[in-house]
Amino acid sequence: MLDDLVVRILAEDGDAALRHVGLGMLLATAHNQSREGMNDELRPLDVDVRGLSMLLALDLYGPSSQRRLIDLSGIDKSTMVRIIDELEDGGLVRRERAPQDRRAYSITLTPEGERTLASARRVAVDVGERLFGWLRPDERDQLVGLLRRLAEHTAPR
Amino acid sequence: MLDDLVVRILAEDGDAALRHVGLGMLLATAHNQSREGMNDELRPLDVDVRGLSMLLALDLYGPSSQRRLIDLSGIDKSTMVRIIDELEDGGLVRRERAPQDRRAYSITLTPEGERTLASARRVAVDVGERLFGWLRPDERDQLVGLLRRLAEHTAPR
DNA sequence: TATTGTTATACTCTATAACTATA
DNA sequence: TATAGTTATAGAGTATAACAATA
Repeated sequence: MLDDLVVRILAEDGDAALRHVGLGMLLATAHNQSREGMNDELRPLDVDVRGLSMLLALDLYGPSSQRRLIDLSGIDKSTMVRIIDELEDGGLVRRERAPQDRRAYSITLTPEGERTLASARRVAVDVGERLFGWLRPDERDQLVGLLRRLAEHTAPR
Repeated sequence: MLDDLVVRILAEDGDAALRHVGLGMLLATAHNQSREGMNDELRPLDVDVRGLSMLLALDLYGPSSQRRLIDLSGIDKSTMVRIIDELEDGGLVRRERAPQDRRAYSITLTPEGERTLASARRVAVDVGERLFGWLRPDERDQLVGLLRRLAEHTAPR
């Protein structure tokens, strides 16, 4: 159930300030709850959504330096160090020195990383069905389209 | 611009795991960027979106105990202490002991709190126009409707 | 000089648990 | 004994800046 305050704020549809604040509150609730729902189910696999997104990036783009993962994802470089540390500690990726540039690593999925990725994908399907599966396909496309444009329009100037 | 990784993930429309992860990434980006955009402009007024939401609650519901603000907003009680501390430090609210229950406060907007609320509402209108004003009214209604249902469906079980 | 990655540090947001004062 | 509020603490998540190794 939505909290009384946001319902009350959304009810004042004639007030532009409240419309904007209400939309922000809905974004916050939808985001926080869906991230928590996903992380809760991923926890037994010892990954979170950020770790999963890096496993996916390595699967989609192949072995990559941290610099490349940063460019692909927009994640801050010190945050990236910690994400890769956690994945390495869990045995899911290896840091190998890149032969052509000894400053850089080549981050590669280990066999266990591949297996964990496969499990995490199944978890993402199941949790995603619960979180988003009630949306009709056309509603989902609408939502993705609106959020995509929102993400572009809210980008820092 | 959206990062390459989320674009790539969203492009794999046939893959259920990637569809769900991609939607989560869009929610995160839209939420984080819009909150930052709003907080950046509210900063000169010495409030953030959470403080503003409490000023709005006090305006909409009248003087209230912290307990009531917690029930209205779903915010944790130790977090509420700090939000009210900040507002009180800024002279925007006063803690008065509730006459009928001396454990509780009656949090009231000060005249300066009313003035700051009026300014913050104007800021919210301006920033909201930039963040959300490009949405057609029917698209905005669609988005609010979808996010509302999303917030209900993603609520912790 | 510039770039890759690391570390130290700090700031935001949130939550838990132990505490006080009243009821 | 239960409730309103406080404090200490900790945990995510993120960002900044100084640094080492390499280009």
